[in-house]
Amino acid sequence: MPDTPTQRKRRIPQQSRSRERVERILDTAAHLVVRDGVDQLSTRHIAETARVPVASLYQYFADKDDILLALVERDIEEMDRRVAADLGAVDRLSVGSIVATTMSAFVAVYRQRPAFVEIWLRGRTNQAIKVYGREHNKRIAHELFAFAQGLGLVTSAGDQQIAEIAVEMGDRLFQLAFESDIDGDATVLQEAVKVVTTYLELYATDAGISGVPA
Amino acid sequence: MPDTPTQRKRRIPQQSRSRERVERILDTAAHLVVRDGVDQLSTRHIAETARVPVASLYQYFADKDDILLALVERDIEEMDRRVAADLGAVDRLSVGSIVATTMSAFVAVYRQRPAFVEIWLRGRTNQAIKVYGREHNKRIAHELFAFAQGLGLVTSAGDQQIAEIAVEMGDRLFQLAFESDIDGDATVLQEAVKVVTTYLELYATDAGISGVPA
Amino acid sequence: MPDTPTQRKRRIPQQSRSRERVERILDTAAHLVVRDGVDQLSTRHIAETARVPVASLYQYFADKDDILLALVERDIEEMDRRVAADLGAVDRLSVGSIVATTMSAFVAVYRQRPAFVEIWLRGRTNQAIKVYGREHNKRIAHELFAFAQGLGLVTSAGDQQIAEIAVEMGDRLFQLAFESDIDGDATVLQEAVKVVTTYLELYATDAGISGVPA
Amino acid sequence: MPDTPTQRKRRIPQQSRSRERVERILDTAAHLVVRDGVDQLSTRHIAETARVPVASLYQYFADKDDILLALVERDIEEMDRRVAADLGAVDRLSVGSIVATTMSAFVAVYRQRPAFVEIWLRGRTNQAIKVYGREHNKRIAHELFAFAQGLGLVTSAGDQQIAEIAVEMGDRLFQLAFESDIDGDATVLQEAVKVVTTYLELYATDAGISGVPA
DNA sequence: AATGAATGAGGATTCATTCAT
DNA sequence: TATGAATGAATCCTCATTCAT
Repeated sequence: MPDTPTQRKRRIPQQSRSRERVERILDTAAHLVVRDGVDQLSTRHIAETARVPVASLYQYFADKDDILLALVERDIEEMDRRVAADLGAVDRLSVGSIVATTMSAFVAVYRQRPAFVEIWLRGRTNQAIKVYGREHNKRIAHELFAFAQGLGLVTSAGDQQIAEIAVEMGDRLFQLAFESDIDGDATVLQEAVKVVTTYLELYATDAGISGVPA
Repeated sequence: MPDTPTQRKRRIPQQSRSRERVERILDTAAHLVVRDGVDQLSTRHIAETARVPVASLYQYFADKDDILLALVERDIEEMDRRVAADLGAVDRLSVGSIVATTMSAFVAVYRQRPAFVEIWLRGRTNQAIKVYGREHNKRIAHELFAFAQGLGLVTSAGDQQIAEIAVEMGDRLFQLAFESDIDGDATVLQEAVKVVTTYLELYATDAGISGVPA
Repeated sequence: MPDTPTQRKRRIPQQSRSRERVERILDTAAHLVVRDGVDQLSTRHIAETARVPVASLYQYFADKDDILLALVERDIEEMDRRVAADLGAVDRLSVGSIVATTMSAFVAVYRQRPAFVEIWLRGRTNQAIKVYGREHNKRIAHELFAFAQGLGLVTSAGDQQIAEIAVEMGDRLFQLAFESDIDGDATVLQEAVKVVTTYLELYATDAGISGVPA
Repeated sequence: MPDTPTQRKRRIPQQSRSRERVERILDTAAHLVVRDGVDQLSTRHIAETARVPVASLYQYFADKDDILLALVERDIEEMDRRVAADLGAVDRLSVGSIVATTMSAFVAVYRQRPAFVEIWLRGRTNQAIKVYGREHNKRIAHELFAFAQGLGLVTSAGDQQIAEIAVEMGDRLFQLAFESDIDGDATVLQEAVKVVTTYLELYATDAGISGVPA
């Protein structure tokens, strides 16, 4: 990994006129990523397809990676919102129900957004995306861990890193499930939930196993 | 998976004189992969660094992928041998001991061969390697499953696909462990064994849990 | 003919600044074609000779063929204009005078443009040029046939394909005449007119033979 | 045409063992030419397909062109034999019957030997073949002209060059006819005979028109 | 006579990015 | 802010031929 950590430098467009263009660029990029894969994505392709001059891309985005990143951010936010919402609707909170709910929220978003699957699960080649992904996984882990701990579901043996491993594990299993099936291989998804649950229950209190009312 | 399965067509050099050159090319490629990553590997880089004309690369290898593949094959074979040897030395065979032994054999080889880590765990961007990797994982899964089943360690609920998922899971967890630590993050590795074991024990007989004499 | 018909995709430069460069590129290409033949023409040669980066060629032309095609188009247009003009100046229109006028218009342009001879008559190896040539021949045939038919010079036995054959025949005879003589072998040219005329008169009405006032 | 006229330097194999190999090489080359076209023919392809080391090709042939030439020579000889035979079988010799007989002998051979069509009619790119072709056409013209003149079929206006033009004309029309139809476009072939005959009859005596007993 | 090995030269095309306007 | 134009650097791969053995 010879690259120095990418320093973000995106110029955020202020004008409302540009907003439309930015959206069109992102939509186009998403479309192309789904059609051709991340590796085939090029600035020229995006520009031509979006009917925007190549040079203009650099008005709105620092570089090519930045476009991918913007794309990912859109979907990540949606995913986080959905997880929060779905967890809020759970009756009985246990390690099992938290895992199941969270993971199925992820799956729902993946199924809804093929471009996200392509970039996030299949094409995480890009350094910037990789870093972003790692950070996001950490944040998710942190939040869920704090949440579960607050409810007394976790034993003293459980710690932050266990949570991170669980999240990363889920992430990798999603990659596996969606690798060649755009809706995610059903068996793999099912087993994924099982394995993450079984693993985390090693660090669960009795309450963590049986659950507490929400 | 739109690509037709790559048909191998490597021309294997017979003469001992060329053997040296082939080795030099492979060593160079390994070096470059470690230094710059798989994606940065180019025929030109290899040729220049190995002080060999680009055209000569094509004497020994069908194409660029073939070089990577050759690199991987060297190490995969070593890994498979090591797994077989280590399993042969186990006293008491259980799902747990099989998993632990196999995984630590993998880790031992990874630690010994940084280029392999780079290509196999970090650089599985390359289509050819991906395909090769998937096939290898399947083969490993098949063999270990047959082995465990033969010993009566597996219940009727366990099947081939469960084994494949477990292997893929281990594979992904190795990717995670070695992602930013060339020796593999210790905690992650430890938890990886735990999680795979815990998962597979869901499909283990009593003998699978307690073990049988080798 | 396994190739799908080439879809043109030339990017036409708008600015006057680039006009000069495009002209220089085309002139260079013409020069090289005359000096080395069509088969020896390479993007690198053109770029180096025109002192233009190779990448810039692709600003103005879709690919190598496109350069050749552009070269040819310049001259084809000139040729077509000349044919029209010369035919317009003929007093008495007969199969013979139409053939003679048309063919000598062609010859005049060939003599003026050695690069055209090289590409069009000698270098019709190139698939793109071949296709373009065939289409042009068809168009010429179609127009001249309609013209002659409108004047009542053609019997009912004459049809489109006869005209096409005649044009192709003339074309091949030009190839022959200019094969090793940049001005066209005089005897061959003379006989070419004779042979095409004699052939077409097989399908001529009396008026076609004796002619009608223009 | 920058190349200096190719100096022949073929090494003719003496051993009978080599004969077989030479034949196999030629047959392979013919096969490949038909399948892929002249431009795609490469020494490596030939060698691999014929299961002969590339270097060995240079035992039997001076260079790549030489292979093509050898291929052509085989078929040219056959063609010449056939023309002679067919002309010998004609009852009444006239310009018309000579042209018709000769041309249909050519067509018969072309139809029998697709590789010949590919090289000779479609792929006459190669300088060596071009030169060889021109010489062959001249020889044919010379022989047929002498033949017809000896029979008193030709007026004093007819000369050697007329004959050459007629042959070349026929040659080009064959190219046209076989360009996209491996059996030769029927109409074009028919018209080709007509046009060559009509042309040559311009230089025929009365006997040349009506014919003389063989 | 036969050949495994080696290679210099060249092929077309793509790409992300910059900059003068 | 917007963009047409420009480009250095790079990509993988093929080919005809030679030569030491």
